[in-house]
Parts: sequence; structure tokens; C-alpha cells
Amino acid sequence: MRKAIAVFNERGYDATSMEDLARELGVSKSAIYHHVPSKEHLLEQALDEGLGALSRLLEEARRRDEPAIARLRWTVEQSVHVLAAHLPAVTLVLRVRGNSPVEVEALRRRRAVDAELAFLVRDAVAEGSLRADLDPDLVSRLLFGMVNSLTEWLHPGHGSDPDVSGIARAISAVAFDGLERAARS
Amino acid sequence: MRKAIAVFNERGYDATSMEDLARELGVSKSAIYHHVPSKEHLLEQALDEGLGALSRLLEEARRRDEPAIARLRWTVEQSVHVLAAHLPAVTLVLRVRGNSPVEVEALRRRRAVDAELAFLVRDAVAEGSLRADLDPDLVSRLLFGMVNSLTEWLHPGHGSDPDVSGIARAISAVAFDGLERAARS
DNA sequence: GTCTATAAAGCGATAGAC
DNA sequence: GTCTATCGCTTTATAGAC
Repeated sequence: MRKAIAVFNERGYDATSMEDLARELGVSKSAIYHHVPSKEHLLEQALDEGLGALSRLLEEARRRDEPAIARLRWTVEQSVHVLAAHLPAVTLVLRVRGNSPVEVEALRRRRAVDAELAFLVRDAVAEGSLRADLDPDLVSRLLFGMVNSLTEWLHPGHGSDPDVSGIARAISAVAFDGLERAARS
Repeated sequence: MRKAIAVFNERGYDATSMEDLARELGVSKSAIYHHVPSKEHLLEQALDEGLGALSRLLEEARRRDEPAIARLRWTVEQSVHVLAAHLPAVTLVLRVRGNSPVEVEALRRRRAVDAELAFLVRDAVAEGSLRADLDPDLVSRLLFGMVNSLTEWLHPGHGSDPDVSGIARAISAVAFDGLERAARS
């Protein structure tokens, strides 16, 4: 299962054949089908892990009793930790684009996650904590576009383990305080 | 050609068969092969358009005679315009992950682009225009991860044309000035 | 639980008529 | 310049021996 997600991410789900996967695992194709009913089932399980992790994060964010700006900051930073902890699965989630039933359902769940993130931003603007001269939906897309980009370049095991907390702090710093050299809190 | 890139982006290059493309164009499979030597050739041309546009942008950025911070700001905002102008092609560039010769070469060229963007950030930090407490390479990945994210949600023709200049300004505002409500220039 | 062998369908690409 | 028909190969998945 772990190997499957890894190979799907390396070469793409459609470009990976069960024979490729079997070779990678050092067994024959048929051996895989004894444990797994289909290739699509592997994809479904992987997507479920990634989407489940994201959903649980947002559920916890919703339950936090604090100002919207604090909830947003917390969610942004925790998103980085969730992405890092479930990197292969979430990477697959962000790359799904097909139109099989499994993929369509995954896209639906992902859109729901994105909608909740947009609400967090909207609330923070309404509260007066964020600059109001920018469209909240656009800000949400940019903010979590930045977070999601780490599936493109975060490669654990590549030498020493990456400093996930450092990345979370950097994203928070860039997004909320900006890059310009100036007096900040 | 235009239709091919669009369909590749919708369903993925590997998941799109020449028969799919033929159906979309309202002709038979063979008719396509009269104009195009192979499926991979379509991909190559599309990737070339996207990568060419990005390379030209960076070449122009390199020639600009101004402080590094201004060059970086200019490049970030112009990137948005280049992405919007060549959206299908650049989207395909950002999604390439296979290991055919065409795709490997595209990945090489993309890495070169990313390296140049990182240099722009590094120069701005060295110049003292950007906060120095963050790793320049990380900042570069976040900054252009935010820019590139617009291939995920910018869909022209979806009602009215999107306000590309507004998006460019918003990205610049978020990245350089930050989201916090405070006194800004 | 893993193997070899194979079925059934789909793939990229070609042949040759019109 | 487009068509029908088909080649050669790969795909997902199964059958049946061990």
C-alpha cells in the first residue's frame, strides 16, 4: 500500500501499471490481486487517508474557541504538519484529476475542504483581523496554494529530515507578516 | 493542438487516448496522425510553449537594470500574466511527472527556471530588501508555489474574464506586505 | 500466498482505399 | 485529408497449478 502510493506519485496513477508495482515490490502481478481487489481500490484507500487527515484537521479547527485570526493561523501551521505527516497520500489527493467515480468523489471532498478553508479566511476578515482590501476567496486560494505547494518540493528522507516546524513558521511569517524588511512584531 | 492541451489538462496526459481526442475533435483517430506524428509530439509542443514563455520572462527579468527587490516584484507580477496568457501550456508544464525523454527534458528546463527564481530572491535578501530570517530557497518555493497555484483555480471563460492584474496585485500584496491589518504603504 | 499462463479490452500507430 | 480496418503491444484482471 505504501509502495503503491509512492509509485503513483512518482510516475502518476495512470502511467503506473500493476506490473510496474509488482516489479517494485519484487512479486508477480497476481500476488497483488490476492491482497487487493483492483488498482482503483489502492487509489481509493490512499485518497481516503489524505482526505480523512484534512477533514479531521478542519473539524478540530472548527471546534477551537478563539478569535478567527488565531484559528486561521493555527490551521495554516497545522496544515503543514498534516501534509508532512501524510505527504504521499495528500500529494495524491492534490493531483487527482480523472473522472472515474473514485476520483470524482475525491474531488468533491476536496472542494468541501477548500470551502471550509475559505470560511476561515472570511471570518478573519469579518472580524477585522485581516486587511479587507483583498477578496477573501482569492486570499484563501493563495494562502493554501502556498501551503499545498510543499507537496511539490518536500522530499523526506532526502538526507536529514526536513524541519517541518520551520516550514510552518516560514509560511505563517510570509503570509501574515510579509517578506518586506520592516519593523514587525 | 489547443484542444489537445485542454483535454490533457482535464483528464491527464496518460489518461487521454488518441481516440478520446479524436472524438472531442469530431474526426477519426487516423485524421489526427495525418497532421501530427505522435501523441508525444503534441505534449512536446505544448511543454515547449509553456517553458518558452517562462524562459523569456526570466531573460527579460535578468536584463532589467534595477534593484533586486524591484526585479523580484516585477517577476512575480509578470509571472501571473505569463501564466494567465499561456495557462493551458504552463499548467501542463507544472503537471509533468513522467520519465519519457520529452518529460525528463521538460523537468530539466523547469528546474532551471526554478533555480533562476531562487536567485532573484537570494539577490533581494543579499541587497537587504527582504527579511533575512528566512531561508531564501524556501521563500522562493513558497512565493512561486503561490503563483503557480493559480493553474489550479484560474479558469478563463468561466463567466466573465478573470481580473489577472488584480490577482497579480493581490499576490504581491500578500507576499511582500502580508495579510495582517496594519499600517502599510 | 505466490506462481505461470491467458483472457478480454484498450492502447498508439499504420495500411490502403477513396 | 479523412475514412475503415487492423497490427502489435500493453493493460487490468482472472484461472488454476503448486
